[in-house]
Amino acid sequence: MPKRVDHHERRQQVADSLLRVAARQGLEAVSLRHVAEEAGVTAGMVQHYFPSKEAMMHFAMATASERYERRMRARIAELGSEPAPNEVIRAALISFVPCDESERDEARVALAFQSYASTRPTVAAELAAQNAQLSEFLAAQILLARRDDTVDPATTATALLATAEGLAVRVLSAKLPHEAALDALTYQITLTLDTPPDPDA
Amino acid sequence: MPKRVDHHERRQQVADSLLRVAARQGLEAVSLRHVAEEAGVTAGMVQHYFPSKEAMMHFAMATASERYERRMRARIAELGSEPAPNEVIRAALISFVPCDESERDEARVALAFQSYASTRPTVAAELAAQNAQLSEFLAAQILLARRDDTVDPATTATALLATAEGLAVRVLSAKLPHEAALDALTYQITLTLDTPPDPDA
DNA sequence: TCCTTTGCATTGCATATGCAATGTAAAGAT
DNA sequence: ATCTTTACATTGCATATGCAATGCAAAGGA
Repeated sequence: MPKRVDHHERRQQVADSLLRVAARQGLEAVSLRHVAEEAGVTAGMVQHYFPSKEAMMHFAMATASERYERRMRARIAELGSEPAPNEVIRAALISFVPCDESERDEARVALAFQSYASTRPTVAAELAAQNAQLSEFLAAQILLARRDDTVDPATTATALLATAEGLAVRVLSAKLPHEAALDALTYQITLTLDTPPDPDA
Repeated sequence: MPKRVDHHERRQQVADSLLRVAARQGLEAVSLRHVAEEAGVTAGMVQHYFPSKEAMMHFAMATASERYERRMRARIAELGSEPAPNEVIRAALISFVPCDESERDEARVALAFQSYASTRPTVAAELAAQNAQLSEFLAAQILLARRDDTVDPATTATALLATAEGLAVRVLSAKLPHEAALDALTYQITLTLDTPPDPDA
């Protein structure tokens, strides 16, 4: 046989090319041949590593979200050991907002996959699982940030996550400048975490 | 000639079918023939009313957002004359969250178009225009709701809109129950509009 | 040394796609 | 009555798609 090859690595490379194609021309432009061309290989090679286009899509989606998660973790790690919970929350949420071209690319792909998932229950289930994880993590941090029990951590986490994701969408499709998105996010986080309990009751 | 026909109406019918196909199988499944079949007409007829697929997509998107806007206006109108600004805001934002199957269909399509727009500047420009309108409207209502100038209406409007849209996305692709989405939205609106000024400064 | 396995390339096929071209029948104009 | 316009339908074509089938050379084991 020819030089032994790391299957997983090759699959990653292919998935990479898929993501680049998707970032540029959307998921509809993703075809075996386009992906192969982007990767500088033949369509046959792509077929060798993925039994079907669907499998390739799944793998690429997993790769993308894995990569995103890593970015988020890195940002949180940058805060040093024992960071303040609201700094952690801030770092996590900011990761959603695309602030340069490469982040826009990633976010475009993420958005495309959200839409992709919305008509495919299997895919949606995977996304849901990841989201649940992030949501729980955020809720835990919120609990730490506000030791008073004046807020429901789950609801708050949902709201904050939705805000961050919604801002991302609006940066991409509604031409919202990312600075404005960051302002809005900052505002929302502050409002959520620094509001004194029982304001009017 | 055969019975004179309302062009606009026919185009609407075709667009309708397009939206139904998109709601069920995503935008990638939208083709002249699929749309035609869904509409119960021939592909030639579709071609007769739209010079190209792209034109059809544009028209369908406009139809969808027009329909959505109508729904939102109706909800606001239901509040009676001179409604409280925060009721107006609430009504507008709630319209984003899909709460039944037909609303889920609409929202799926909306999400698909967001993604579609994110790789097509022309389309994005149209979306941006509509969004700007809604954003301004919301900002105005926020100004009414909070006569104190402790919040920046534009930023607040952006944050609230993003939250609503993000919640919609999460209901569709992350299996968030719509009740939870409504809770989070309510929470966020209350927090935004009913927080006393200068809490800690 | 042979022979099998592995990694990839090529070819081909059935099907789908957007769209141009052309046909045709009905309704109105002259 | 004829002629033209309108509203579709049909056909066909170039191209793209997913995928199966097959080829084939290099690396290792026997």
